[in-house]
Amino acid sequence: MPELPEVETIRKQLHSKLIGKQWQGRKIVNIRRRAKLLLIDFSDKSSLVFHLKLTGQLLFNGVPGKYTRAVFNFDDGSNLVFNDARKFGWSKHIQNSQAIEKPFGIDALEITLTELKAVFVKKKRTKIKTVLMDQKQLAGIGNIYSDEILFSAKVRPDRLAGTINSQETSKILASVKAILKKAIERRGSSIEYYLDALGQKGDFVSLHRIYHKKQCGKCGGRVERLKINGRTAHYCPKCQQ
DNA sequence: CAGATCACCTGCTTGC
DNA sequence: TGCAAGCAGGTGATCT
Repeated sequence: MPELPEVETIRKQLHSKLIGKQWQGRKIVNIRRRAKLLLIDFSDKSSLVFHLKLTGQLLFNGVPGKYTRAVFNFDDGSNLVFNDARKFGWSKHIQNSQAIEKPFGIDALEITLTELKAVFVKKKRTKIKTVLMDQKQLAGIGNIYSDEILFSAKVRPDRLAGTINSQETSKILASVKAILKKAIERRGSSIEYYLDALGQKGDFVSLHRIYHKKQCGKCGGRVERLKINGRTAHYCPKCQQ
């Protein structure tokens, strides 16, 4: 599930709830996101790190259930429940988060036009959807948002990055920022499992225009599917070139 | 080396 | 209805 907007939503909510609480004698001083990782930083410089993969949930004051993998209890009686139906997600407590944060590229919300152009040059022989989802190049975008971004920018997902011209690169960059920001405002996309840290579904699915759609959100034409890098890409052959 | 494919695990949907 | 196959928000290992 969670891509950048979902993890960012959880980060913001946990930031407002957890700062100052104690866990195993350590005080929580910050809640951060790096790519799709969520990091809880403690006063002793250690960090509790989560990756929610496809079906992970992090619930503040949640009630443990069938899919609960871990419960973190705080000094004041509150908790954080980690659920994950498919068990792909993980959490670990580490002494220094530097190494775990290192492999990722520039955050998709922060990347500049110059930096995005450089990524497309470096990965010119790779399909554009794969490049957008490559966490080492730019961090945070997954299958849902890459489809929505490329639809908004009117670019077919199977184009090679090297064929994307300057004007299209600018449109892709604008779409990255606009769609991710809008999705954060709507607290992410709840397809099946995703819930925010307060147990609420995200609203952004109602604004999806191509992902998991049968009809194009612009022209009403039939949405086509392709397998790209093992993932299902959705696109409109009329609106995307 | 880079890009494509498989494997991880479980549950829901689809089609015979 | 029953059951097998297909599909799912991610990513690291293994192939070609």
